[in-house]
Amino acid sequence: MPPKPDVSEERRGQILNAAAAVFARLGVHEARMDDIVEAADLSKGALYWYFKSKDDLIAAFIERLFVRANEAFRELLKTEQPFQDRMMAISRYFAGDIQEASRVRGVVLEYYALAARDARVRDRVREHIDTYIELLATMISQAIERGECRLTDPRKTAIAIEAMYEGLTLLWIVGVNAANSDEMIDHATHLVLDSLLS
Amino acid sequence: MPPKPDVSEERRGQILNAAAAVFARLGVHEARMDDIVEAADLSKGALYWYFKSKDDLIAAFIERLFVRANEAFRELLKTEQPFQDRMMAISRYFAGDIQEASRVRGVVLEYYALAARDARVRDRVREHIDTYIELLATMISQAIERGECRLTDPRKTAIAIEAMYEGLTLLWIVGVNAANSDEMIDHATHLVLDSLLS
DNA sequence: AATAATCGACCGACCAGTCGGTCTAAGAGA
DNA sequence: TCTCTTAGACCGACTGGTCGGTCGATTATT
Repeated sequence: MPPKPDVSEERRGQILNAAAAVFARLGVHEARMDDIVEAADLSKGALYWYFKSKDDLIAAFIERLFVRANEAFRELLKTEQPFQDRMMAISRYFAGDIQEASRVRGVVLEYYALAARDARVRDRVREHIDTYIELLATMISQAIERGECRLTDPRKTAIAIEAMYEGLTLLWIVGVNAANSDEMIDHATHLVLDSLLS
Repeated sequence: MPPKPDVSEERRGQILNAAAAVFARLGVHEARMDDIVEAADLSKGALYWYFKSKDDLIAAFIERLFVRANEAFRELLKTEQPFQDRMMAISRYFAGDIQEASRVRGVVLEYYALAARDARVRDRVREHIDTYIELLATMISQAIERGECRLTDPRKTAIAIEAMYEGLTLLWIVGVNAANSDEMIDHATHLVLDSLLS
């Protein structure tokens, strides 16, 4: 029991990485299980040993994305700093995120579209996004207490901000010119910040 | 030439309406051409007489959505009124739009996801969204000239606003609680409005 | 020997799109 | 007025390729 290499977590990661590459290239729908098998340098049998269906694989893939992003976001808010600086940090985090995760973003959109129809997927996605929103709302609450932010409904404001960043990502994916530039994202952040600072 | 009933436009509309119903129920991907055929009360041959492929049908369907929404939006901005009132009118337009077009929204998301991968689709989508943005930017420019709005980059601000509404729709689709309520949308609108009013 | 992990040929459900054919109505000619 | 022709509109059984998933065989590990 102790000296078990336990290759299974490594394999799952390997397969998920392969899936990420294939999804980025073809999208979830166009991606064939055989493509992923090939990219993972494994066999179909091995893949189905670790994931019981394509849907299962997709869910695990998205789950990993969300978990990683949430961790990064939480890390970002750990340090003690004034409200305005935090907002700007978030702004820059999103800017980086948008550029880097570029390819994978289409997959997330596909998953959102799926969430529109499938209640189980929807619940899972909502849960993760709500985590973001809660984080933002808490931050705003604190800022209000400290008098750094004018009095406002923290949750509603958090939703509006989250919506703006999600929307910016969406517009960028869809090709709206300059929607992804640093200046654009800073501009958007300042737009709400000007309103919120007391 | 004159006494031709020319049933073809009517048929296309009939098919597109059927597609709207089926897409709303099953999503673009799960929708079978046979489902649409049945909903349209026509035959497969007839459908393929008017649309050369499933992709062609989807494109036509989305095109119609965008054209209609753009018309409604343009209409909305026709009347002469102060900046703040216009923004609130837009706010309410979106609120209504979100509630009403609810079912179809998932389809649009699916199309956005497709745009992430297909350059031709992307160009088409961008064109339509840019129209919204231009409309907003023009409105903001005028407001600045009239001194109703503080000095700011109209296009960037327009993009941020458009992003916020798109994002709000997305969050609602994904099931974030209260993202679709009138108060939420008004709150979001006021968030940027407070910043913009001079 | 037993179990975990891996392999890949194969199955069969599924569905976009085809195709040979029918029906109707509008001209054309007688 | 009555055929005949033509073509646009429409029908629906059928096909051919595709791909998620299976399974019996094989290898590695304990």
